Amino acid sequence: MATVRRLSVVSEAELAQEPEVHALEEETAGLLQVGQLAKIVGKTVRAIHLYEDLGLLRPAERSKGRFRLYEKDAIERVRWISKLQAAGFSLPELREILKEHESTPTAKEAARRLARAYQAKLREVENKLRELRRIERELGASLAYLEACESACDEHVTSGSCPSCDRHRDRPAPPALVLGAFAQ
Amino acid sequence: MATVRRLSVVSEAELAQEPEVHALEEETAGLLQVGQLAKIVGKTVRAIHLYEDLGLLRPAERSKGRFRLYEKDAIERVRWISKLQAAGFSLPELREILKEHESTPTAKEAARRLARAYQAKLREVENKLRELRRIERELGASLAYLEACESACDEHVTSGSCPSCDRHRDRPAPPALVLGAFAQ
DNA sequence: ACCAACTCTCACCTGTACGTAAGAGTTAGT
DNA sequence: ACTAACTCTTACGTACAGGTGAGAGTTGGT
Repeated sequence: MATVRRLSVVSEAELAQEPEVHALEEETAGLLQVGQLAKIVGKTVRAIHLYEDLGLLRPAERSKGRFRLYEKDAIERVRWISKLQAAGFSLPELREILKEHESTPTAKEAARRLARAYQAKLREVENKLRELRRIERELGASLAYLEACESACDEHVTSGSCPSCDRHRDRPAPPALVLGAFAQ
Repeated sequence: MATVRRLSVVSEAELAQEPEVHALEEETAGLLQVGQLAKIVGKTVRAIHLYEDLGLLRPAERSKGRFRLYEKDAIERVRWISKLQAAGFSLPELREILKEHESTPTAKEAARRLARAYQAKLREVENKLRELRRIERELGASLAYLEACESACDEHVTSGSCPSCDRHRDRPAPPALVLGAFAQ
């Protein structure tokens, strides 16, 4: 009978299914192997390694055989990376934030600098939000127009005539996202 | 006196400054050179060339010397590319849309297919909007917390104690985006 | 001792969207 | 004809965020 040695860490979206044969030694010591950390935060081992190469994350220690062992705060750190990545920071940019941070002696000054970086990015995020909302509207308008084609158009009509279509009620001009596709 | 031969096309954001020495021959013919097109849509010539390589854009014709000459609808096409890029489409994905489109004989069917692609992307855009709004909130909360440090913190405090800070009124837990930076 | 699962360190590969430069040719005004 | 500005093709380079694989070593249960 092969008792499988399996690092069972509950991933973010996983139904309880494994019989949980053995608790892990590193888990009991409160430390995580790279694969466990990766599973918890939903990243690959490769990604975790990359973050380390870029100076974003360090294992608390290594096992005798040089296995990386992480404290729980590494989970926070990786989630921090993921969120700010989604906010538009590149990994090198995040490294800059951490470096600036580590080289700042007082907490107050560190807070000021972090605030400055976040402030600038908040403005970018707000701009991106405006852009995406505009695109959301345009996609919606295009979908409405395209669904109207279903009843307004005939099977024998070719797409060449779409840019100058007059079959829709009130003859609206096709939205830009429709025109752009049919143009040329 | 050197009368400069300058393709003066008004770029998106440009104050009226050039004396507009000469109107262009191609402009009068209603056709645009690649540099003019690029300036109008705020892209580089290289980008326009790339779009052509990827099958997203074709010049209406070429001059005797093989200069690309574009109709005005190329402007629409490039703007279509830019918007859908911002929506999250890659250039190869846009090529797929156009290919599918060109290979579809009837306008009605083409409309259906375009609608399907837009529908899927609209859902992605909505997800991204949700994510960005969440990040916007988290950045805002972090900024509020960090600004409170300004009055709550002392100069001699080092950043190592930030994760367990108790100097803020009501002793709130630091937001995740603050913790992640100070962790480790 | 043995084995499965896990991890290690290179190191090269992928896709996306261009940037940049070189060397040659074109266009139109003078 | 000369020239400045523009364009052509080709091709290599860049930044980002990992993916993939090789070959070797580690860990812990049986």
